[in-house]
Amino acid sequence: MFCRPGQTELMARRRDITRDDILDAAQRLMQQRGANGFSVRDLSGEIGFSAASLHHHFPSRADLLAAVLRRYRERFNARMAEIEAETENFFARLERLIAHFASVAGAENRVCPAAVSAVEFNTLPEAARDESLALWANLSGWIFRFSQQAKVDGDLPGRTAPDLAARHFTATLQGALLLQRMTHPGTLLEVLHEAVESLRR
Amino acid sequence: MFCRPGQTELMARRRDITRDDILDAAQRLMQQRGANGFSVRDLSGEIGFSAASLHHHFPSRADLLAAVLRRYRERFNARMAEIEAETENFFARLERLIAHFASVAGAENRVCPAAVSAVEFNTLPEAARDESLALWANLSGWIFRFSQQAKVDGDLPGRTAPDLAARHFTATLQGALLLQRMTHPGTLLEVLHEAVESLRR
DNA sequence: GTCTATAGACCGATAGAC
DNA sequence: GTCTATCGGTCTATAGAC
Repeated sequence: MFCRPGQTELMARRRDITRDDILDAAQRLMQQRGANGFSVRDLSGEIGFSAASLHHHFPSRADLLAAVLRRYRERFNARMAEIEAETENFFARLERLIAHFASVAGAENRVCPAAVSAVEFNTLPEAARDESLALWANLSGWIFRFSQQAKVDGDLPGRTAPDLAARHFTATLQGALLLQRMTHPGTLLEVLHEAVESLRR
Repeated sequence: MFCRPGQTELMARRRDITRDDILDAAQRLMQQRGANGFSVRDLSGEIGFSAASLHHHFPSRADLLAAVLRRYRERFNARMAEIEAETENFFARLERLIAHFASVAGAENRVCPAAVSAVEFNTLPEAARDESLALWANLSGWIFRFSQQAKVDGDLPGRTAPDLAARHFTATLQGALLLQRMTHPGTLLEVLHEAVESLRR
């Protein structure tokens, strides 16, 4: 046996399937098909796994869905904190935020897990609902935080309330990801840049 | 037997369940739980029906989903045509469009079937996918039509392209319905009125 | 046109071998 | 830690009585 225990660190062998590998596939399926649009068997098949093995990593489907949302939210928060540290200008921050969501959509017009969890909210297990609410709070929270700073810096016009501007931009962001899937690939960036322009005036 | 055939027109009896009754319940379930979030049995139970009876009205689940989207789209188109006939002013039209979607959301923060069908697009049967694409085309099409007229009338600022303004508003509209579900009830109107204000400047 | 009963497939989850 | 096999439940859809 070439791959028996004890030699694993030394052998050139097939990389183990990690928790993150599973979450990668699960998140992609959630973004492409919705949380109720794939089964544990579908996910296992994508990874090249048995359904039983998947249950070893995530005891129940509910745990898996909550974990996908939690990791997505934590990565989003980490990226927003980076952006806040990288640049001080409101519009430069928005450009990076837009680039982040362009990569969320990818080449396959994936939608945001936030939109998925909102549409299917009433069918989600409780832990996933809690994560979904936290995700939306963090999403609009960061945009509000940037808008508030912009107000202080004079980058947001006098009549524009930061809170309202943030919720407007959050809604446009999620809607633009849906719209792009249903129209053509350039829509996401075109609409979001228009949204930014409308914040300048 | 009081309700046997032949007396139905004369008897004061329990109203028959119509195709529209079924579509009403199916649309509400779709808006509240997503297209993959309810079964034929769930729907039958809501109506007080057996699943077999439902299959008599809609041969397959795929037919049902397509019919829900078709009726929703036709009603939307009819309402937009009314609005176009009722008023000539761009902002008056937008106010009525907003009122229409406030009633789509209702008191339970239902989302638009357009958003549902976008999120779950890759799992929909083909006829429902066709209807979904048509719905999004009609949705942004009417807003574009209103914007174009506004441009002619001088109600849209010189630098604002009607096509881009329409897609921006369409995205905000769908996103605001999601955001309202995840935050608080006033959000939909606040965000959409802010979106209208941003079109004035 | 509505019902009960059920076919046949798929679901999430578990047992137990290796 | 991964597998095969399988449990009990639910799914869409159909058969056939009334």
